[in-house]
Amino acid sequence: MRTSQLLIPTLREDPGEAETVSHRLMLRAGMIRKVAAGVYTYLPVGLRVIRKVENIIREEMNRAGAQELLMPIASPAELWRETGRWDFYGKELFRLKDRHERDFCLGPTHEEVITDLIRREVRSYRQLPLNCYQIQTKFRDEIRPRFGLMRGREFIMKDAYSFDKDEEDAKLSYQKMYDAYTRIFTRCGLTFRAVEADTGIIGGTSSHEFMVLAETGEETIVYSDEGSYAANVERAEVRPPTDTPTEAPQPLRKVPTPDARTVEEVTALLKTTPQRLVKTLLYKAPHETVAVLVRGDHEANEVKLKKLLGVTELELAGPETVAAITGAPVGFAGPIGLRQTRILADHAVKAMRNFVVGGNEGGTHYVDANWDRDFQVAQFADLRNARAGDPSPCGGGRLRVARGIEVGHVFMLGTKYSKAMGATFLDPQGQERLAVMGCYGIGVGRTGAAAIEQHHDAKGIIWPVPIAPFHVHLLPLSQSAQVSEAAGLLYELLIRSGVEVLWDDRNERAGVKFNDADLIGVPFQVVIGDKGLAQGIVELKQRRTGEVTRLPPDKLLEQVKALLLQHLTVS
RNA sequence: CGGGGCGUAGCGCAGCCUGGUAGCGCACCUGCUUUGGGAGCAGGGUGUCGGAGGUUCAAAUCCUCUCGCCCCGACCA
Repeated sequence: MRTSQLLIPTLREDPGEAETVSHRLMLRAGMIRKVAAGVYTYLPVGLRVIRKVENIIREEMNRAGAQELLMPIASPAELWRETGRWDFYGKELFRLKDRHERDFCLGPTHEEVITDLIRREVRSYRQLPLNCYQIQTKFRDEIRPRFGLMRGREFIMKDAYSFDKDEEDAKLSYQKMYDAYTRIFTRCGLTFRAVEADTGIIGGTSSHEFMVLAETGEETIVYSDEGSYAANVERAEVRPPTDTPTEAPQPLRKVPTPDARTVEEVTALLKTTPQRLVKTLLYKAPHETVAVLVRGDHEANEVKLKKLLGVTELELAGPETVAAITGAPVGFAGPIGLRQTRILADHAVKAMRNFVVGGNEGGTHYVDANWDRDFQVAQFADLRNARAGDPSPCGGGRLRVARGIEVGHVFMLGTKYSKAMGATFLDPQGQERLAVMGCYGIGVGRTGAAAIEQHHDAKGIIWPVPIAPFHVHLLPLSQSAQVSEAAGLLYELLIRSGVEVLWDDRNERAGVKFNDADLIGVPFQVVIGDKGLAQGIVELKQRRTGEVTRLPPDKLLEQVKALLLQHLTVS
């Protein structure tokens, strides 16, 4: 395609709105433009990348035996009420009413819609297993959309849903998807890792997230430095400490700690360490407020707490609640003397003796506090985030921490949706059984953005060949007859062989073309200049390495085909 | 939802404090020259200063409300 006829509005300067590399480069390369917060238009170059990713996904899903269909964006509230998610999904669900005041939503995911279809159409075990997928625009009214395509309110997602006759078959379906995902992200040129994950609002029994490793990732993952264990920190299990306290209990003392609210302030004032302090966090769940005790240097894990409490909504108590329950301002809450509040404690607290806690009185803490003697803990549990250096739950090695971008998530759903919606079939004995489900998502735009996070330099994007918007960027450096003619001939030759070529036929200076080409990041640049032509050569430059091959025009096609073969071959 | 910030030409920004002619760079249009890493000269301003209301002789500037966007926080005890 010719640059002069394409809408590729590249930006010379960094747009003010963009912070992360991928967001900035997508805007600068003229791939996307914002329409509203978290809502974008895909311009031709951006769309080509989206389509490349989609096609890789499509090929691998089909290869894995899944079949494509397309569900509507809008769906009626009734379906969502059947599973309870109309209320459960909360503010993230985009809701609307039709002219008859009937409730609808814009699909954030499609378990309800697909399950409704399957319960109507599948009656016999002979029709299973079944795996249907779609590539469709999704809507989630995110608290805080950000980073361009990374976290949008409208985004393109591939979602697949498997239906099996039993758990055993469901596991096979799950494994097929897991393997397909591995192939997909490998083909997209990404460095990634599958990690154990929390199932969140989707629910189900277990799940894995596919994380692209990147500093800018919004997720924190931990992995064993020896074993194969890897998990999202939301889920990563922390083993209870094996050591038991040996210190002799000291008498409890109340000490004044004016203006010392934070762990840092209190430990500094009392000349102790965070390891000898216990934080008391008050959390508001729908029907109760609980106190959660964690060691001063640990972080509470709200996902684990939600699971323990069996709730989906949880928030840290505000100053009013803290004052009402503890009788003290924020910063002085403690477990001693707390009434009518269930006290939960992280395992680490069990191994502590003679620690510091808040005094439930402004400007006061207790020192040499001990559980059981000074206050009762209703339950000890794993309630903190794993962190670097913790022993790996798999038994071998210690944990390390990395940041990741969640590009895919596979779930074993079990019968959560089939049960709620009555998706049943008859087994060979004529018994009615619930379909066992799985669901599998990939963020298409996010995958493209993640690729940029991993593949760029100071000048711009460096596309992995399989998802590059074009294979070759043809750069004639002058408007001379020889150069124009050579460019035209090469263009025809290449596209006739199926090579995807972006031909910069603009009357721009060489520098402008080079800079735009580096910015857009097409993997192979073909430079045609008067000087080169005089010597009978054109240049083939690799965007990634900067390596330049000078060769006669009639050898170019062969060379390009060899390079493409090398980069596009599917193992 | 809380805190902070921003909204002035297509983009990036200055002007606002201390009210009085709306500016700079890039981009864009015309002409000439130029053409291997974001050209030079000459000419051209393309703007409801996010919106509404108010104060004032006079508002981009001060006040009130409102909308939009960005960042941080929601790990704090």
